[in-house]
Amino acid sequence: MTVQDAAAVDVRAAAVAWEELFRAQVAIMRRLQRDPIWDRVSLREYDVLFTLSRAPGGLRLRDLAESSLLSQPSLSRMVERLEEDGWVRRAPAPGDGRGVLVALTDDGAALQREVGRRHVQAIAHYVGGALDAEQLAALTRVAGDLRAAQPGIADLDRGAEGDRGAAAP
Amino acid sequence: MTVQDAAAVDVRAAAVAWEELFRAQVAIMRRLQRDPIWDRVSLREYDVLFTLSRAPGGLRLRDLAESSLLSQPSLSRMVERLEEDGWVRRAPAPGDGRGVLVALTDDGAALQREVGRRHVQAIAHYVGGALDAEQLAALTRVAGDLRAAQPGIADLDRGAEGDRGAAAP
DNA sequence: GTCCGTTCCATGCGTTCGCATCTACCCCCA
DNA sequence: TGGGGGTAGATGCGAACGCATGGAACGGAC
Repeated sequence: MTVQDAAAVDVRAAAVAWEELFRAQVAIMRRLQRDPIWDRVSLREYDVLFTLSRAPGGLRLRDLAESSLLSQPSLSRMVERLEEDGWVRRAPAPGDGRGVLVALTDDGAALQREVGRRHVQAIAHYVGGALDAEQLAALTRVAGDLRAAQPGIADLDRGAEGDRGAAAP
Repeated sequence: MTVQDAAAVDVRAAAVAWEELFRAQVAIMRRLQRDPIWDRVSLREYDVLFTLSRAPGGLRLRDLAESSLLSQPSLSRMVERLEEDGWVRRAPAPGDGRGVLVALTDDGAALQREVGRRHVQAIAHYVGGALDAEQLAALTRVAGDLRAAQPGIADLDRGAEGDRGAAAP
């Protein structure tokens, strides 16, 4: 086997792995979407509420955007809608006149818990029902490794071709 | 450990695994989106072209919808746009006056190959660069199992609470 | 042949998205 | 202290989405 062949195998293996990961995610997501629990907030909105539920003091809009699936403008408008619906509260960020601090209201926290509980049940149904404990652990591990190996979003703009794993100076 | 505790652990393990899978997929997808190759077709459009590239005789719109990320109306309009751009051809389905058969044009097939080649390189970079061969194989296997265990989309509407794994009568 | 329920795709409509851009504010250095 | 580059979030705008629905074609019952 030549060096080129070996590289081609690696490329192919990565592409196949990604396609499986992608399709599995789509398949599960479609089923989760069918759940009738998304009448008050959409799944994407829930994802924001969930992230906020882990940050008791609230989060800067900018930090929220980083862990969100949305672009910054879309998130800005989604937070606006969530505030109108009473799930979220916006306040000026302490110490930074530009910033906005977003936090759950009591209603928002209650909604997140209620929806979250049912959502987890659905996940257990579709994911837990398909994989045993060992497979779940393997999936958790490898997906975690995959995500951990990605460069920070800030590093993306200045060259994705740089060395991965190179320690910061 | 009680039976309830064991069940709770399972639910939690499934939820954690799903979250890792989901976040890894989002992280990778965001990076793939940054690739400058999406100026002629979007990633979602490419996904449709890719599916068509594996079906030499073309596909019914309904079959395309099943493997797509989009709703049927959205796919219908996307195919309309792809046809306007010359990547795809629509024809009446033989033997079914309601159906539409979608197939790649020569230009569409060429575009799919060209974009696909570059896309695979990006995947190799972000996925292959993060996981070794063994991890890639593990990911492929478990993601494949996860997807294979999902009920067909047609089965979804008549009760997701039914027994999993029950053989069809 | 006719009827009736189902399937397939297209279309009207309101919502949400991303891109580009704008304003306000922060920070640093001369 | 005042200017200039950089960052945080909001907004105008066109594109694309999903839901609900419409019209045509299929297929089995009678």
